[in-house]
Amino acid sequence: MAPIVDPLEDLPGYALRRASAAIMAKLAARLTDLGLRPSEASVLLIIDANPGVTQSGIGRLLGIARANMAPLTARLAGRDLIVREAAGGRAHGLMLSDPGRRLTRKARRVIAQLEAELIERIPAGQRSAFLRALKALFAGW
Amino acid sequence: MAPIVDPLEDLPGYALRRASAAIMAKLAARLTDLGLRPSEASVLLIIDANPGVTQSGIGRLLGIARANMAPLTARLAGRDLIVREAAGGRAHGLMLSDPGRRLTRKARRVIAQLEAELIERIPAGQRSAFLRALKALFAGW
DNA sequence: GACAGAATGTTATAGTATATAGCATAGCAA
DNA sequence: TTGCTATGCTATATACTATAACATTCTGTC
Repeated sequence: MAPIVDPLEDLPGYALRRASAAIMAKLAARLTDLGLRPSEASVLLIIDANPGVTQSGIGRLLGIARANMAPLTARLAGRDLIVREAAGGRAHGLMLSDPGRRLTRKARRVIAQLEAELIERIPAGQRSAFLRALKALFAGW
Repeated sequence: MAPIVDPLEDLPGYALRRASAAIMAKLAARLTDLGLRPSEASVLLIIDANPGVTQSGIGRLLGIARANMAPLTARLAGRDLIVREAAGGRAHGLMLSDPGRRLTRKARRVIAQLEAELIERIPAGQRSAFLRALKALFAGW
């Protein structure tokens, strides 16, 4: 029978989508062992690097809407991974608890391992250009 | 106040996710004018290039599970964009109807326009390497 | 000080994509 | 004939995202 023709094969936008889906599926699978979703892990990393940051601030950085940050941080707080302290206005300053710090360390290792496997697939001479190109694609849109 | 530090900034996997999300949001917004979702548009393009292809064949090509192809093709058939013909076994050979062909042409133009805007953001000398790198990231996982 | 506007957090709801499990049907091979 | 495989379909669950609406608190201006 005739092989199937793929008209999307050479579209960078489509390749971008497939590549992202593949990486995210792998990340989600590995984070499941820690009881974390990808979005939760990224929030933990942001809080670790910015103690006292507010939900809205995290949302702006990660491109997550305020409305979606609420249940996310509620889950993390419910598991005692983060603590909230009043920070002026209605804002809560978010900080990691001790168990939160330990889990964040593990999550960071999982992420670093996956990123390393990803980078291995890009020729060494093209890695910085590749990252620059990706950043250019979501900056300003 | 101290600027927020972004520990994810230089991770290609994270940049990949953000870039993909940005492009997909833009694509979804433009396809809404045609009453199509991204996945529906890609299915129409596959059928157009492979008349008589089965649902399962499309799913394998696009990475969509059989179970999710069923409601997708049902919607397209319900709008009389595709017709199904018996093709041995339980398989349906899918073909575009005349209105389906017209809509597919429009969808192709929308996609081509977006891809062109995307490519503009990549330096000309890096475009083929960029596409190759993306393909390497989802091949074999 | 009073008031309008902006920012924050929250709830509720919906839409899109994806995954798994299970089932029925049809073809194929031993 | 029997068993295996492929296909199509349904149901269900999970992530992520999007919008709308609301209350609360701060800020800037008069």
